[in-house]
Amino acid sequence: MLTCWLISEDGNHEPLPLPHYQRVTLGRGPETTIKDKKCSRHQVELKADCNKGYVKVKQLGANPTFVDSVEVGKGMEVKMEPGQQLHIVNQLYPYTVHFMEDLSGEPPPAKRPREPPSGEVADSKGASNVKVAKQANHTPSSGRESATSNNEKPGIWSNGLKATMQDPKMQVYKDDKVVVIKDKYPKALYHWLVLPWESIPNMKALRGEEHCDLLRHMQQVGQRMVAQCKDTPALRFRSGYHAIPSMSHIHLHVISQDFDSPALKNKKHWNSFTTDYFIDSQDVIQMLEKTGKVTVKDGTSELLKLPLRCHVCHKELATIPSLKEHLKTHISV
DNA sequence: GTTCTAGAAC
DNA sequence: GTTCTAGAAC
Repeated sequence: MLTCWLISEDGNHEPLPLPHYQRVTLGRGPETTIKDKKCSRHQVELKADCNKGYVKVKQLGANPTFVDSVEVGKGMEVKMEPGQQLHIVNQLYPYTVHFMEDLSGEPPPAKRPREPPSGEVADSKGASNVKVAKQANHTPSSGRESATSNNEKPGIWSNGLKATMQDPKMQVYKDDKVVVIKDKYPKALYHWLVLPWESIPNMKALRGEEHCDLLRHMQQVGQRMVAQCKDTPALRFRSGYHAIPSMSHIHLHVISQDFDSPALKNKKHWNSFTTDYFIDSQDVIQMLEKTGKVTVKDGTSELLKLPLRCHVCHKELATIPSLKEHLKTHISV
């Protein structure tokens, strides 16, 4: 898939990544270097569609944002394609969008307003664009000041999924709306995560029909992962959400019910998949359909402290090792 | 989310 | 003595 970059035509700063389907809010602030009071801190919201090759521009601020000569209008959205020019506010701060093959996560060259004084340390290799073999987790959004408005600091562990889902090496399926990755610490023989490209922090942020469709699609993609699994005939699967997830960015767990995994180590792990802490995808969708939102019952976090109980026969076991021994008795060969 | 480890449980 | 958990730190 292509990567989208927002380029300052004034050369005021390095190109900013616009990750596929993620809403990026920009305005007056350090990312743009705009200090103009006419520009709101949340002046525009940009959402790139890297498959269709355009960016939707929504004007959030009161003063006008333009795509070419078209005024967007507060609360309104206008499609912007490569070649068109975005003026963040009035006729100022021109930007263009570029879609390019994601080679190494490096941004395209920034526009230079003028040549730097002299004695610039030139690339000794001249024109040849040598790509140093860098290691894995360099994604478009990492290592650089994020342009997003929320607390999406890449360094924080709870934001790890945001980086992992962007890494092509981790992706086992992707389409317009979602990406599937293998859980980094699988708690069973098969353990996938289905994540929407759109940044939805958690279930509390789910609203209405748009998200309903998205969740139905996520479940469908999960079912497809199960269907293509060679061990599906022998295994049972569940797909659902943790009531109170540790990792930010909403994710659907699709997990086989063998729970045969060295990464399953403690009571919290066990209870998060075998008590009502784990909410079936269909139940979440149903709640969203009926009430327009998703709520979690009080006391749900206490479920993680319940005694260890076999999810098949409900026998109580004292320790994790004894539980693991017990689970072997349920393996059907 | 994981890792590390003190000290409880055995 | 060893096994295992649970809480702090990241």
